[in-house]
Amino acid sequence: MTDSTIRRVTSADVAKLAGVSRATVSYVLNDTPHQTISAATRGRVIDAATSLGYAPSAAARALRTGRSDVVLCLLPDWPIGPEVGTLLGNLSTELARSGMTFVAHPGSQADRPIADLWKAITPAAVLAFTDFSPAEIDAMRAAGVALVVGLLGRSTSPRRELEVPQQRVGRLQAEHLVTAGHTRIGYAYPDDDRVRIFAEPRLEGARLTCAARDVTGPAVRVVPLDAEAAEPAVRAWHDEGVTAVCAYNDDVAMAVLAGMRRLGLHAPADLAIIGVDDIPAARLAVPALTTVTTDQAAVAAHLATTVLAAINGRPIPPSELSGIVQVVQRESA
Amino acid sequence: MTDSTIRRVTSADVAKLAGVSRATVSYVLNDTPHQTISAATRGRVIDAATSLGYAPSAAARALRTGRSDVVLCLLPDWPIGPEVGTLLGNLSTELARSGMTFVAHPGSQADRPIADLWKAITPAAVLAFTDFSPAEIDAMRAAGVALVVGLLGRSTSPRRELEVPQQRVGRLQAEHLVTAGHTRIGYAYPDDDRVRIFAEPRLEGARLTCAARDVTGPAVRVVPLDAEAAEPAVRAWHDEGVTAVCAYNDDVAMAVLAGMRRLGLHAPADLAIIGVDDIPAARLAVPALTTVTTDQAAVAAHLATTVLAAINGRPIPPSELSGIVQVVQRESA
DNA sequence: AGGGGGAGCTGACACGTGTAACTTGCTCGT
DNA sequence: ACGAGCAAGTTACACGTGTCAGCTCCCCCT
Repeated sequence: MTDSTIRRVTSADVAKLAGVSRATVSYVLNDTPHQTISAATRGRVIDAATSLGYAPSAAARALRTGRSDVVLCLLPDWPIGPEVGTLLGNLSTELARSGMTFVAHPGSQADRPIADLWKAITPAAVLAFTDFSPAEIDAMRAAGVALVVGLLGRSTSPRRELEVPQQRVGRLQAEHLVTAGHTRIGYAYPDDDRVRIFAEPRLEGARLTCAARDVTGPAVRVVPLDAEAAEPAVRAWHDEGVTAVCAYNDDVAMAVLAGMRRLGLHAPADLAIIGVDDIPAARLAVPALTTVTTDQAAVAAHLATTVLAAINGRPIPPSELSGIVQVVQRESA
Repeated sequence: MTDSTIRRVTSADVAKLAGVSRATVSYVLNDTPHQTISAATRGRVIDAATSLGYAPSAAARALRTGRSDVVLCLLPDWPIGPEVGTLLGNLSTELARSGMTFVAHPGSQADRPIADLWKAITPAAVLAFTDFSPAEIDAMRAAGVALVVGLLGRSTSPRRELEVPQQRVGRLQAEHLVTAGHTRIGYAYPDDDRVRIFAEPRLEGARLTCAARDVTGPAVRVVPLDAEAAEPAVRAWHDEGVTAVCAYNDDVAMAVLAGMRRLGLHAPADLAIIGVDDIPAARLAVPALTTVTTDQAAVAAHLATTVLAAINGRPIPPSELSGIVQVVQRESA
């Protein structure tokens, strides 16, 4: 028995095996510029490293550099859907291409103060869906976080990179309905308070378009995800002459459809309805649901360049929004 | 201008302000056992730490301890739905209660070798939905990862903690249909290869129950998420006398419903159908979809205790499965 | 009276890495 | 012939923390 406890392979081990100094190993493996290493030595080091299965210690590297290559995303405390899921996936891929590592922390700032989080990881940047207090931002800056991006919310200090796209979603919904000739618009608001940060900018977008196109509305009503509970809202819209409704998302839109069915109403004849997200169920619904999709890959690419620019001290590029959000026309509107 | 570059607050700063040694600061802030610190000193240290806003460097701590308190979860490369989302959220909360920090890395092992991942973070444990190769596991162990848990997959070396629950899902679906009197069962398999790791154990569960209850089936057919494309599968089942179908999940189940509608068939009279997940659209469908839910909180609790036990060197407790998976009966079966 | 021992604290080292500063040959221009 | 200059490395320090060993009192027991 040589050694009961397994030991980490360090760069010193690699150095010893390759017959060079530890510094040389570091220079070789990091491709440090302005350092001249002979091809022979370089080869020996690389061979030694691979044969030992050497992986540098993230902790030591982060300690020395003062900066890790981790980008942390704080998720909101409601269960994320496939859309946010793909966004995160794309963002991860995009950042990986530049050597960054993307991780997400799910939910519940409540039960764990987020302070502990950038204490536990030392991220190069932090993205968050929710608001940050100025004090929190200062604390994170002091801890060495290069960039803090708020995606949505009330505060202005961190840029709200997702605010405008979300507004565009609402505008596009309303545009579509108004262009189809509707003059009284409704808005189906979600029953879950936790998604307010998404719902508010979308509603605001619809509101702006209604004002700009000079139609009445939007008449906002909360629509629970239940056929029976959705019925009163649908009846109220119908009674007050609303002929088309923007829904917060496809689930809410399908609740509106379910409520209509109970009342014997048909879409789009009696009431047109447009959702958001294009979930699989949307195209399977009766009638097939007209909806709005977001090009998550493009959004991810923009967020990635924003993060990378901030980390490298370059100016943050302006958002390129055209074409990111699009209507998928089916039958319901 | 005192200092252009902001400096980290270290424990040395706290020590200086409190008028004690750095070791004392460490002892106080970590509540180190078998160390006696006077109440007065303890107070001074804590005051100094809070007034300076001291947050220990995760990197340095991880370097020294050789172990971070981060639990890393490698997500599969398909967009995760709300169910997995809640599972992750619950797991995060559960682990946070014990001082662990949970983070998830979305998708695409392809574009980034996972090696880089536990190189970038130094997790105490790694959970993964996908398979690990033995070589990868060895490498991670060598890098100081205490526990490697494979949730699903073919390999046997890491425990597949989610395998059995997923099988139970399939069994429960089939049980429900058989108990309702059906004797020819079909299985609606997803069109997306990426979800195979979930689909296989569910199908296996259905298969086991069919064998045990001595009914013919399951007759497996791939059902795309499109009404027209789903039609042939439905017709084939109907022609061969299948009267009930287990679907991989609610989306696939709704595709089956859509296919039936095109053929003028009605559920459950002509063909009973049962889904999985209880997504919001399930209760809004016509007919309302019977489905199977998983108690994600219970699963998360079990995973959390498993992880904590392994980290602390305690034996891993057996899975407590009873009641974790349940049928939600509606109209479609 | 004397020393054993515990309370309360400090000094010093190790963790593994990146990198600035320094050394040693060797070539090459004049 | 002789230093300038460059290729090819090495030595040494710093990053911030946890913790072991040790140090100084002072109390208390016999």
